[in-house]
Amino acid sequence: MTKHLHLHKNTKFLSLFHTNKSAIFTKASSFTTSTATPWNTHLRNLSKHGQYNEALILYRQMLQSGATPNAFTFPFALKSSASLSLPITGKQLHCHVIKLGCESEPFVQTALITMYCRCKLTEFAQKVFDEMPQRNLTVCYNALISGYVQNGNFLNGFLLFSEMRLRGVLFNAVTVLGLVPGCTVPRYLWLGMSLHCLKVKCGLVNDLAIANCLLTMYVRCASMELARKLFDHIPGKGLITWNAMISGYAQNGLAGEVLELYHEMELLQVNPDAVTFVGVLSACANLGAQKIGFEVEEKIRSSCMRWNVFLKNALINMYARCGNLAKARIIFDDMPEKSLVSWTAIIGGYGIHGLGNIAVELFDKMIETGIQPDGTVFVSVLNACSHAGLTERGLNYLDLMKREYGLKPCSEHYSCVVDLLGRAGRLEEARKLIELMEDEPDGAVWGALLGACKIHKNVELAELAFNKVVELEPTNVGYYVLLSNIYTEANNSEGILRVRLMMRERKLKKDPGYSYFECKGKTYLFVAGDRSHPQTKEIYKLLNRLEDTESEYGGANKNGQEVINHEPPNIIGVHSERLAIAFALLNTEIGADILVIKNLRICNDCHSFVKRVSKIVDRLFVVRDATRFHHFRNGTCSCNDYW
DNA sequence: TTAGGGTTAG
Repeated sequence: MTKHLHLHKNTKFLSLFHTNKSAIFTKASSFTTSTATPWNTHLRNLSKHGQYNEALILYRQMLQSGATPNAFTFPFALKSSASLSLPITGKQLHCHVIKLGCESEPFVQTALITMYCRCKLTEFAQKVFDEMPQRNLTVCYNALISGYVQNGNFLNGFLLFSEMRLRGVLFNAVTVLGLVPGCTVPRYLWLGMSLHCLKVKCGLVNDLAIANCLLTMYVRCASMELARKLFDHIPGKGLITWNAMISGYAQNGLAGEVLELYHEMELLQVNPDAVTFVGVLSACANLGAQKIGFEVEEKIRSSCMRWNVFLKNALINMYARCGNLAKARIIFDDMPEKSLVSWTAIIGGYGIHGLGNIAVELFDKMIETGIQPDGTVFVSVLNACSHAGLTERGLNYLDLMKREYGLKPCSEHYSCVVDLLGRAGRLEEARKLIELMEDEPDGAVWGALLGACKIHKNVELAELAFNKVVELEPTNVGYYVLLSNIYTEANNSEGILRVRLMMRERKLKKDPGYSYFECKGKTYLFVAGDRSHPQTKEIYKLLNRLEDTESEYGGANKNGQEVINHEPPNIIGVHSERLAIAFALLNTEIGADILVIKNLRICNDCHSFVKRVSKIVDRLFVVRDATRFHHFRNGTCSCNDYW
């Protein structure tokens, strides 16, 4: 790319843009004058208002009219080509700069450095920088430092910062702002923290932009406690500060904290914007809190806020994850321009709720419309295939992903495919697939195989998968429980004891599983064997009927007799999902639109229970696993009014 | 008249 960009000092002015086929010359202007000043004023106004195409058109007209650009002209023109990322135009502007002898003007030099960096040509930017007679300007260092960082070369940026300090060149808030985004990966967090200290030492404490930037750094490094500590100490928080914290919580799965902070924002009468709502909707999606999500939607509508694609995608995701696929679909279908994320959200929504056929149909339609898939949408579609038992289809997608789109499957893809093969009973193929993985398989991959071994009662392979998975995730209790259950089914008491001993040695204790059902704006939470709900008697009575009779909801047992025993035989072991389902059945109107939503983590027994119930009741309801939402754990078991 | 920076979705 850089080869044809060599400078030609003899470049004629009017050759500018001749090789550039962009549509920047479509507009004509009647503006003509032979002195540079009025052109510069006009250029400044266009550049200030972000009308970069127009600014470049004007620059060309300036040349055509015979006016000679000067040192004041170039920063505007260069900024325009930088903002539009037009390297050829930028390079030609550089030729003009040299031809007119403006290359030693610091303003022009800095604009050139910025232009090259924005066009991803840092080597050219460095060249401009190196050729500067005096490298003592803070702004030039700032431009190149942030250029390196923006182009992913954080170390060069930091080296330049060290050089700057060694040479005694003063740095300022913008220098720090240029560097901090490079520390958003955990391995550089310590450098970011040293910048945080530097900021305090150098009296940049009140610079809100730096604080926001540092906050984002902690968030991206998943250091949420440090992020919150900083957030609490920022005196005049701006909307960006609130948004950074809210989206930070959302990205790190702390949905409860998102809603708390949003609530606090409302109390303090800080006006949210689209970015805030995207974070809040994402939290609602994680919690399955459809009611709050709906309220947010209403608020957006009543605030006359302009809907952007981010907001729509967040809304689709929220409704889809909460099980309201009809609403998610209406919003999706209504979008004039759907992004890859819109497709991923709706495909993922159908996939996790067991409607794999619709998910793959949509995926194929997406490909037809010419949208280039990425790794994430493949995770959604593979996941959909595994939950709908579309084994061959899923395997084809894995192949398509590699062959047609050149995407390298990662561990997430492999765990979907292992799950896919596993559910189909093709355990040996699943094991071979893991062996063929280019990268080291992670816990999720071996965990998927272990799960499959549970379904197909393969103790030997389960032991292999378990040994691998506990090596990678020694504190994940779920895997120990899974193996213990496999041993239980195989009547292997020695195995059970071994697992229990291992858990005791490692001081691991299983957290109770929770399920919840949202009804009339309230969330009702259940743990296994829960008896604290006021309707416990009715719930168990109904459960007993459902377990005993596979024929009809609320009917009699196989012999046509009313079931007298209202207590299921294994009360302690009644899974939370079943309790939530029975509660849902008792508390929703017959005839309402009700559908069974199968949760990802629902156990195999409950899965068949749900299937059985769905055949009987022909209604729609949503029962979700709340185990991961620690927000719920603080409360007692049932009748939690969430908000 | 002119140069360098912060938050968003699957």
